[in-house]
Amino acid sequence: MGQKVKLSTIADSLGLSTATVSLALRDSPLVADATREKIKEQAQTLGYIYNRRAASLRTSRSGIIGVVVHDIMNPFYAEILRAIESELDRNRQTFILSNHYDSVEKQRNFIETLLQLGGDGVIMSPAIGTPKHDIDLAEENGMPAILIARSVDEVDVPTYRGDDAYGIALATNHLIGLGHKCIAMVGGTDQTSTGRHRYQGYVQALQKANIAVDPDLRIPGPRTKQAGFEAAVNFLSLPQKPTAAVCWNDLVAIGLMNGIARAGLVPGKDISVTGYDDLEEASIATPSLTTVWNGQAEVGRMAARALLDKLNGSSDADGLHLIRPEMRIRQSTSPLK
Amino acid sequence: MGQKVKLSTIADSLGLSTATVSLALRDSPLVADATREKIKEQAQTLGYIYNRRAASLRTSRSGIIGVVVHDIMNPFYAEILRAIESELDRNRQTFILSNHYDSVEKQRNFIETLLQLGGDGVIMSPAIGTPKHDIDLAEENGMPAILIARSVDEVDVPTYRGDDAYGIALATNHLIGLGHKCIAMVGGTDQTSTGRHRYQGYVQALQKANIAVDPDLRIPGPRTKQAGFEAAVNFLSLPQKPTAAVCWNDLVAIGLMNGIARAGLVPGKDISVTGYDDLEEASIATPSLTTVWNGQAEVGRMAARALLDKLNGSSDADGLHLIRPEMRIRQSTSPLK
DNA sequence: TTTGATTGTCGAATCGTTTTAATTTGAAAA
DNA sequence: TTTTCAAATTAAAACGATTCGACAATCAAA
Repeated sequence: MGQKVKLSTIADSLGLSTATVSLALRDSPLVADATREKIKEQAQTLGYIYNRRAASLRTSRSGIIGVVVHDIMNPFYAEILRAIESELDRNRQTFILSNHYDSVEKQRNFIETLLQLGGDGVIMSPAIGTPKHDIDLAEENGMPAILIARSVDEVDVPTYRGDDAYGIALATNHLIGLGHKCIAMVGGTDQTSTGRHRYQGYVQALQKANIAVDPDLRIPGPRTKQAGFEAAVNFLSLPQKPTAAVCWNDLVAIGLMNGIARAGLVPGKDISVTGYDDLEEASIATPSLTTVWNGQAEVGRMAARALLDKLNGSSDADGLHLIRPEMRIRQSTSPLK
Repeated sequence: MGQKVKLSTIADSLGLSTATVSLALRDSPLVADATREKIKEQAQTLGYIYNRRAASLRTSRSGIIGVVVHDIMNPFYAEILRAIESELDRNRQTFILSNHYDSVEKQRNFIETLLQLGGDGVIMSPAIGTPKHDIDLAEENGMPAILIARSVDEVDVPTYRGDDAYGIALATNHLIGLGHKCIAMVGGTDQTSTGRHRYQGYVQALQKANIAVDPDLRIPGPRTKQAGFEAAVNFLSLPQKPTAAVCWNDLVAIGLMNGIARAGLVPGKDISVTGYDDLEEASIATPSLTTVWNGQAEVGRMAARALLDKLNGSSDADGLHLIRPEMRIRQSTSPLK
């Protein structure tokens, strides 16, 4: 519990200057090998702890990167985060994580905190209704932003997400190919860019197959298992008696399947269900879930990479980068009986 | 993109000193109301951003709290984290999150990073095999630690977790009460304190009911849905033909139920299954899961509270604090046929 | 008018690094 | 011995806030 050990503690104990010690610890070629060795050893035995805030005050690079998403508890984001984490880890950046729960205010708070801490950059899945101004706040204060999973209108920073319209069309076409004609779309909102794209993809696939689009077959709702479970009641009591459901994501799909099973029907047989995202969980659900791979790991990895490159000045990948989704066919869909 | 706005920018623009500006922005009663107003307004219009690292260099309080758990993607930890987050948020602390994936080294790295950043405290669910020394590292450098979910031998810092032996006994007794005699225990490891306590609870409950304990009925494994799913094969091919399973947690239980269903049996009817933790998901699984409430939200809230109190010097809740689990009976268990 | 208390403001040192430009050292070349 | 030059080390000025002790101004009481 002695006094705090700092550069000067080491310097004094060896009869050197702090300058030398500082350089030595950072492996500068300016200092003699023997000296460097001695210094490192002494630092070790004294239990020296590098003070990053003092350093970053001088250098204005903090090694901190912020990540803010809707909800880290949601496996969709969790899979992205894991990829981001491993990429940042590899580059010895510290990352600060936050949920915004789609509150623009909470999100702005986070950005401000990050600026105060001297964050080097921020990766965000913007909250619904995020104004351009909030992104600018970060950028103008020298903290580059990268968007994932969602876009923000008029904002040109690097953005990585799946091609939602294309992906949902894959799922819809798969069901149409199995002979289904009455296909509901369950879960999600139309307030996000994602939501609009997905609904579009669904509508266009139906139209291309000359199937009339019935707005009543759109059952919006939260994007959770719980919501999917509860949506089953509405779904099963639709007068049109849909035989299949395109779900917003795997969580909704699994919830819906549970709800269908609870009502005594067999999901995958009586009702075909598709998910979206291809979470780890999709393949072990019962029945295993037919879904659309949405490249979470890709998105996370590429976003982190883009930020690191930007910080190194080695590239500027501004604008939208779409990951192309792929179909994963399993047991939850079957031909119309 | 002008020069960075700092205290002196504001001071100069108003013909005041940085001292006054600093005090005013922090609502010190020392400065006149009119002056304070003027200063705050000016700060606003200039777009001033408080530089926390400069401040904390002087004050040695950073407002940063670290949290490290096995895996934030695991809903068990996610539920704890959510509670911690809301408590810390309320007290305007920033929290830095990390997984350690049970790597002691990654965990130590995190602690070191946190020390470098001047973290005020750390909440951790210690990695398997965490040495006392690593906790001391934090404490000795003035960064108090709080443990959650697991204990570390010989370490006396405040620790919050469920009473595992008691909880697993609840589940085992419930099954015994339903007439089951051949009860397997699925998932988890015996390398953690948690693991040892849970196995103990299981064994003691059996013994008290005069049921012989068969070590072959212990099927250890990872604590994931995937693992539970895969364990089904082993479980179903045990020569003793168990009629019930006490699972390590809800994830394993749900995976196991899926695996049982995949094999053509009906979980909850043919085989009774209990979970542990009472995740949000437990009640919407099919069949809904009989499980043990383990107070994740409580643990998170209390741990955060304890740390904040410690930082304010208002209390020292050293030692172990057990949350008492409760039974949640649902559809996945039924009387022995 | 002087004294004392009160209120509001400020100068300057400090926190622990980094970094530039300058200085010292030591060995080789003259 | 001096000169030259490269290599190794250092002094000191940042970075942007906080805070202590001093100082000036105002006002009430003596």
